[in-house]
Amino acid sequence: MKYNFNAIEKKWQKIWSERQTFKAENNSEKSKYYVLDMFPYPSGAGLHVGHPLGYIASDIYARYKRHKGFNVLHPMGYDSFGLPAEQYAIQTGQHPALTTEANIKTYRRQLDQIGFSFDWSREVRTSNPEYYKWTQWIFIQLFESWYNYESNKAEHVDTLVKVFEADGNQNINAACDDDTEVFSADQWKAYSKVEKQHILLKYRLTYLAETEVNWCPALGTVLANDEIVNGVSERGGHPVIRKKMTQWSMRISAYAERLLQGLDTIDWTDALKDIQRNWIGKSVGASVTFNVTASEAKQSHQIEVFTTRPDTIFGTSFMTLAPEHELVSQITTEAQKAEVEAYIEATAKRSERDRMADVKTISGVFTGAYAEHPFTKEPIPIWIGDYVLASYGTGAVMAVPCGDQRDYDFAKHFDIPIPNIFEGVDISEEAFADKDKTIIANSDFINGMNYKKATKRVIYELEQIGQGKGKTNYRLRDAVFSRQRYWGEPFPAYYVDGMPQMIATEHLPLTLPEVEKYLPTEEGEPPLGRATHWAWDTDQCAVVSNQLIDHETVYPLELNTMPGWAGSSWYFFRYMEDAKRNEVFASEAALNYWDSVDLYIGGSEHATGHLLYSRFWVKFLYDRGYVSVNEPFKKLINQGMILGTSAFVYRYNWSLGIDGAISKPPIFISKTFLDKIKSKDYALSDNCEAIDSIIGELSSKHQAVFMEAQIRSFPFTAIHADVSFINAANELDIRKFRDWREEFAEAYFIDSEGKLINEDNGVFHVERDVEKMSKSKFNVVNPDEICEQYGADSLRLYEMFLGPLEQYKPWNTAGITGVHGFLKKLWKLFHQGENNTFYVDASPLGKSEGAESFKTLHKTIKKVEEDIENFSFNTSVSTFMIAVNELTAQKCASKAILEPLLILVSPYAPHIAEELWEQLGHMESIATAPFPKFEEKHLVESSKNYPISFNGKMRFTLELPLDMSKEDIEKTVLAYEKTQEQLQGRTPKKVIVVPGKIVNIVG
RNA sequence: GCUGAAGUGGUGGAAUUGGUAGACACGUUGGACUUAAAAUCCAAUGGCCAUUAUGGCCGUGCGGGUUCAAGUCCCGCCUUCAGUACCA
Repeated sequence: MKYNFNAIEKKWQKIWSERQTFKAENNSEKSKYYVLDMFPYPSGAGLHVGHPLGYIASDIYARYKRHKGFNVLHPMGYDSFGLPAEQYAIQTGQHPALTTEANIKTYRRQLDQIGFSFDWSREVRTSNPEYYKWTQWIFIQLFESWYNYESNKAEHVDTLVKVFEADGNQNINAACDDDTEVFSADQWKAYSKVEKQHILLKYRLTYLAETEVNWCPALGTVLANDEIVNGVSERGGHPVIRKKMTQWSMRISAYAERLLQGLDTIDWTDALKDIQRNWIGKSVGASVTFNVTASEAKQSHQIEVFTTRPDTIFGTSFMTLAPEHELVSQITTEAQKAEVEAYIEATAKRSERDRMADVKTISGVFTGAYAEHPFTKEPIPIWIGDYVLASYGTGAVMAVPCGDQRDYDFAKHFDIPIPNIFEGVDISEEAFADKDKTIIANSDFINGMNYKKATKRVIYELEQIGQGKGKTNYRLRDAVFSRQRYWGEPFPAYYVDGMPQMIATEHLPLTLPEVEKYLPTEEGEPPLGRATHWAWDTDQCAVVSNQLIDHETVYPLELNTMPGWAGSSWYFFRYMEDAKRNEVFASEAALNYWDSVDLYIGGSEHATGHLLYSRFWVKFLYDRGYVSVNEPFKKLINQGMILGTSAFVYRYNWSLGIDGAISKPPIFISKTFLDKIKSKDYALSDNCEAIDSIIGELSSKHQAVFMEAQIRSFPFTAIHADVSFINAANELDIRKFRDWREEFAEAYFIDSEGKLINEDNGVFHVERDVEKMSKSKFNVVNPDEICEQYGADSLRLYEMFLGPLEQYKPWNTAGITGVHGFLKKLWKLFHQGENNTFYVDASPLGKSEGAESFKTLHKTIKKVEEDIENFSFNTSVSTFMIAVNELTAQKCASKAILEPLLILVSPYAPHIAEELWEQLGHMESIATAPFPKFEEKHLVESSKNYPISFNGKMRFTLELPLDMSKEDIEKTVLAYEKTQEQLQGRTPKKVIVVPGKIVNIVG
């Protein structure tokens, strides 16, 4: 019988599906274990071999846990709202729901063929109304909550209103907008309904506010900070500008401290925790209030700054405000007005990207105003400068040039004094910022103190004069939550007198209406502004034409939709529910039973997005009593990326020429030859036959272009060639390449010798380089083909065999023959003799052979179990290979050995394991067969092949009994002839004997 | 700049608490089988030197150190990758 992997894999995938082998039970005697993958966005490109890496790892762990007797929840679903489907819809008119549905079908087929043990009965899709009903519901709960720093948790706004009624907001310690005014209980009671709502909005955990947002004109939407990478949008790489807009935001900043503290309670890698810690960016210091003195303004002003170095306050020689700071216009003197306004305008024009790219240029303007130093009462000039960010702290700094390099550079540039307040430090060249070595001088009451003492004292003194206090600042900003897009969750909100109101929860879900086009309206409203009919109508009210009609009164609806991370922030709870109840997002029993995710595997690119937002929502749901866990993911592993090996060809860059209008045949040049001519030991004009002949063939106009450009430089640029045109020797299939794109049909190819070649004569070598696997780089490898050619088990094994799970590693399909060969050898262990008939002996083996085989088995059990527990899957694949090689050499055919071996292999290569398991006579799936127990007795050795080293260098080995005493080992080794040979008559100074390990002779 | 991770053969990568560096594969070379190819099997494979064989020297990014013994520990660098970017 042959190892027919295609048939075997199909057979078992069908059986698993029919028998629901991997369905998790919500009521079970067994202990629970929850293994989760980050659910995919179903893109049109389908899966490439990089995608399943994490899924394979989690699947191995899930299967292992089943063998270990756990009731395992291992679900899968789709993050099915998102930009690409909508961009596609804009281009083609195809409804995103249809494209998404089609993409999901492809994903499902591709996932199924790899043989994952998912419980598909629990599948979720974030774009399904019965799912996003609960996303909307959570949004409403957030809207109806505020954060109480006193109890340190979120509470219903009713409790806030009670406080306002009793005491106003003067003594409350709550998370709120910076510009919240102070009022008394009487004032509160006097406010109108709308005014009250306006104030409450400043406290809600999701709120509407005019803020500076990242606007992406190309996508026509705002983006959150984590959706911007290097100043451009994460999706599509479009430029992003700052813009003031009224948007929904999430008050995640209220949770900054708890998100930070919570990291200590979870088992994530330090690398990932550090990314989140940096993103939260806690800094401890003080807020200090400076009074503006010499201003021409009639009313008096105060400038609040945040500093982490209150101890350096006596070194303040100027202040700097962000150009956008609200006080700038009020304090600027007449004389400076023109200059200041010009500067503000110039700064506003610069894009975020320019400002980022250009850190070195120092710019700023003096406002003409002065502030008074809180202690010395000296006047301090107030400047504006774009090195101060409006969005961090208070948008203003007290500049201490001797202690901060940026202030130092600014002071030097504008000739502002740099007073030295450090003892024994030279600041003539640069600022001194080392806290630990700081001794304060020239600073009145803190002279001679260190950083810690001085800081404490300054804060105390500031409090005494009412001009400051200790303060902690976080870099974490509130997250913008609205998107001006179609394909997302509609907000369950409408407006009354301009104030947002939530739709009653019994009317949820508010389903996404149909629109004609997926573009903004002519009035600039989001696409939902085009909707004429919304799906639900009830007795009390109806939604028609962008409006909610309630008892004859008409109210406008919210037309933005939620961002991609809304649905992914809580999906792990929905999986817990086996019955998909409509009345709860997950039943209490399910939530209590499954608790939280025990193992979460996914990419580290979600560190500051999904992984932070999920933690935030879970903490919120916990505060409000909807879930009983504080953190969603107990243990998290980031799988590394599988990289593709791209192929590059170098194309002559015609666009550098003078004429772009005429079509010109592309010229491709071998990298070797290009390097040759670049290195100048090859004079192009003299020797290059190929280029001469190309020029000969070109029209005179083209000739001129080519020659002209040559003179300037060698304008060849690397472009990607599809890796399917490249053979193992890195040679390009020229014919396929020409057929690939119309513009390449007439292309010229110059080989490494500088000769002109075509598909019939000569070879053209491509350059190869490893980069991210992506369709746009033409380096993707499709798992379908791998499964077809080698089988899913080979794919699974090979992905694991490539290297440590968390590491980035290049894909090379050629290597898969190694693991495929292993599976064939495993098959052969069961099918022996001339006809490869199934042959496993149930009777005991001969004595010596049996002992050897038991040793092989048990050393494999030990290693594989340790490996899985440590997520070191690559080393267990090696271990399997060693085991099968050994058992083959031992001619092992014993059921007592081979049966447990199958269970070990089963998590990795489940199809072949099931098939052989069945052939051994089992009627039940191998999936829940108990994991073999390791028994030390099989590994007990009586002797050890000792490495004998001289001065630390191993020279030979010597077999000695393990129970031999130290002294006897020394004696035996010294008496050994090879030892004497090595010593050549010298007497060893010292002999180190480590029993069971090594002997080292020092001489 | 700051934070984190990592540097081992031609390649992917192994190596318990410091104890035989290069497991297991890929690739390459040679051989067997075959009309041939594929498949399969066998052998060799870190570098250098020497050889009939035995053998010797050098080797885990670089420079130091600790130790009987260092890929592993300590100090100082270099390089690559990732995150962050005027965070006061």
